[in-house]
Amino acid sequence: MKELLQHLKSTVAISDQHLEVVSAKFTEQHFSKKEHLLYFDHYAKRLYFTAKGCLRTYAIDFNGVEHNVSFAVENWWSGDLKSFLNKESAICNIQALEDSLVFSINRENWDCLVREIPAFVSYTRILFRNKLFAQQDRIIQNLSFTAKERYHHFLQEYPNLSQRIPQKYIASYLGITPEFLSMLRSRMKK
Amino acid sequence: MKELLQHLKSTVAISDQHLEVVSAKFTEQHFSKKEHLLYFDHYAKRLYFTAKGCLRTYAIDFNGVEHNVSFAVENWWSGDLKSFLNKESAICNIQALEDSLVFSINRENWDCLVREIPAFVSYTRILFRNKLFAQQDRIIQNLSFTAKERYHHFLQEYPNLSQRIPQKYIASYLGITPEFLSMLRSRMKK
DNA sequence: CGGTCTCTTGACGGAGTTCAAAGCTAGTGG
DNA sequence: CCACTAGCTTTGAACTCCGTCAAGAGACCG
Repeated sequence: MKELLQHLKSTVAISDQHLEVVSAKFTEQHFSKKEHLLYFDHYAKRLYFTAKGCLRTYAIDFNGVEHNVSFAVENWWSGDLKSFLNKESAICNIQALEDSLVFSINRENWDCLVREIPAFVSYTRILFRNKLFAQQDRIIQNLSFTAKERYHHFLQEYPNLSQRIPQKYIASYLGITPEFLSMLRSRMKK
Repeated sequence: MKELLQHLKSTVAISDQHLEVVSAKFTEQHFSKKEHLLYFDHYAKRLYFTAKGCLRTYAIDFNGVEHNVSFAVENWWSGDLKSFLNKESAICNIQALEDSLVFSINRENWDCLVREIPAFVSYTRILFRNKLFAQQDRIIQNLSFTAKERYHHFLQEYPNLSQRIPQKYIASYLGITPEFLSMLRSRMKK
């Protein structure tokens, strides 16, 4: 659990006592490559903090095509927030792209931490805000940049990730086909 | 100020006393068509609640091209949140598209309400969450839908707005050129 | 090894852009 | 209230970016 507690400590001021309370509310889980943590249309019962490995969050459109919304590598959160917080059915799927070590929390324990640990509330507020800012940036970038520019930006945003996961997921994240990403990459070498 | 207070009351439970406190912290402002409320690279000193009229938030890319990030019609908020909350320079511009009546708040008064009115904190948390959910949806839609589908979705998301503002701003919001939107529209009539 | 999954390559097609010109509309000043 | 202008929309032709389809080449399992 040290990765999660470390992330908390580096984000907000929190006592060791409270860290233990937080720690007790999370569950350690292991997922193997290709295993799903959440399926579309199910209820998102848990949120996930990735300690080791890599998860992807993706949606499926009306034509059955998958679209990668985000990746979660070490020290990133995943989860369908809307489903988790509003108890609606999920619009996203979450899948492990590598064998992964994850700390997860259910809604009951989440509410308990929110009630009892003020520092946890601050932590989640900062998380949500940063996510809001990041999404704002991404919307602007999708409007402003070409596929090639978005790919370069991705390489900086997720360093080394391109060597860890299949490229087709990166293409999907960028909003292009795997074939076109392949062509971009071969053109870049020259 | 009644539009803002009404919006608060319809979102959270709040006493009339507290409503008065909130009311006292906001400033009524009028902006005429084409007037700017915020410029890129300046500090976003205020957030804006649109009571009448329409605002647009847009970014400018490295080629000098404008990209519409969002519109704010009646009962919608505008503002560069990241700039406002983190006291950074703004990445967006905000401009009135019609003569508009706006209630705005500066950072000092914002912090005051956050400290003293718990219902206001709840209100902002709901606002931010809904914005988070909406942005998530928009990212998925931009990945999943064609320009034509995004335009149809826009017409539902912002009913009647297409009759109020120049189409070139809608095209920019959709991530296409005004010429192509014009072609889409003429093809739709047949 | 054999089969599945992934990446590459190329030909073709369609979606969307660019540029230019002309028609419309709305605001502005006389 | 009209005339003029500036900005907005439409149209069309040529072009670019990117998708689709199909085939083959690696790469990674069991």
